[in-house]
Amino acid sequence: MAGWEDIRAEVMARIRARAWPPGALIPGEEALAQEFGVARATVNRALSELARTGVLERRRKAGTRVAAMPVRKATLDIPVIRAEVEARGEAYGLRLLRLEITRPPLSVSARLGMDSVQMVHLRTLHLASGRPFVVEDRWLNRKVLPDPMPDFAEISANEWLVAHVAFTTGDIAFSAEPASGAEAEALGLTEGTAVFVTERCTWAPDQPITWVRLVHAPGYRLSTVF
Amino acid sequence: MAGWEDIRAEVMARIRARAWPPGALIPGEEALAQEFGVARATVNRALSELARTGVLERRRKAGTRVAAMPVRKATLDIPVIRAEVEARGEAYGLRLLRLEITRPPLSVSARLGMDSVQMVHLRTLHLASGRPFVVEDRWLNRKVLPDPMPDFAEISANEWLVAHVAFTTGDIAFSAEPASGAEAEALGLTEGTAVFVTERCTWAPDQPITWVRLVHAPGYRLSTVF
DNA sequence: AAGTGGTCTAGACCACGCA
DNA sequence: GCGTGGTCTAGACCACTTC
Repeated sequence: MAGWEDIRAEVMARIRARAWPPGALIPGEEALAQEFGVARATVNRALSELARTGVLERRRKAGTRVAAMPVRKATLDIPVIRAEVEARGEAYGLRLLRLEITRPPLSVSARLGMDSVQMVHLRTLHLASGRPFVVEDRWLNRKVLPDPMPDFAEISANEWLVAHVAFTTGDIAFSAEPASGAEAEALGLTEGTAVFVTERCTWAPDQPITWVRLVHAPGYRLSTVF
Repeated sequence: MAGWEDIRAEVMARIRARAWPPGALIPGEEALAQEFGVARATVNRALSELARTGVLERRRKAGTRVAAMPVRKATLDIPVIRAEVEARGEAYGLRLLRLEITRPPLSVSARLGMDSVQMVHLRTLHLASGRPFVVEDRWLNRKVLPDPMPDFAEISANEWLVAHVAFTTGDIAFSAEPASGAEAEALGLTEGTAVFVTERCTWAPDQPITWVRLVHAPGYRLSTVF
């Protein structure tokens, strides 16, 4: 009884054994289906999964090749900060440091495509068991917020957004930087300490939603399997 | 003509419109297939994709729910360093700083499950247009290497491995750290500069392959979309 | 026990992208 | 043009999980 996971395993085994070396063209779906005694759809499922993880490269008409210079893919989870803290078994806390309505710096407005418009600016400190965990700098499109605004001292903007604006697209970037004066002060560090920074930009289909910069306390690691 | 992507779009639209609010149970596959006039397999494909990206949560018997506290997923590419440099339009260079056979520190041997065994230790500097790009510290299982060893002054260990050992599993972690003395020297920085660090551990099905730490020059950003 | 999603089949048509 | 992978169908059986 061969399922698609068995087919995938067998294909992987042949690649590892170099029966199908890097760059090689492997047999078509029809041929493999016959060889393994399964339907073509089952082979397709197995090969599609391997293509998604970067092991194979598939193109119509050209066929399926073993990736010569594989770009492996890993999946990252992007949780809400409260969930991340609670998953570590720590108590989550939130402190709103600043709330203002003003024009964002050019770096933010250009990135979101919102020129010369006032936005909501939040600075929030997230705590894990009372200790600083992340300091968040966020710019929000006022059009996505109700009037009056949610109480961001009670619920983080992140959490409010996923519950009320729901399901956006965006991009995310990670870097290492020296902590600025304000960031260091919020996290209780000395200025210039190496900190892990996450920057996210999100859009609804019709309008920009938010730009956010998260500065993590030292020791933070982002990890996953592949 | 409704394909699975159309179904996915329609489901997303209903979630955004809050016809199906966060946490809600949505109709079963059979019901949706009838409503949209497609086969159940088509609905299944659409809902499965949404579950893979964290928008829906599916369990047999329990049904399909809109994620209440969504953990969005992003896919990261893990390219070979040479490809990464060349993708930026820069010339790739490689300098082998050190090659020795010795026992790894406990942090590495424990991580790989290779107690008290000698491993190959490499320190390599990767260059982009002649400038330091990444300094790499790598421990290799000797059993995966041929005798004599490949010339790691000519081909990076990473590149040799993907071409000859091929398709492993592993884990990857990112962090921000102050550059150590040796790392700073290799990259031409002052000690303590904030650097972006990648640590990877990889295994073949039967044995450990390698542990590697990549210290990136300042300004490095890891980014993706979601 | 029963309902739900997960998978498989056999067949079909289609879209893409090489030649 | 034409071969390959991508998708769809209608039906079936199965696995998991809640009841």
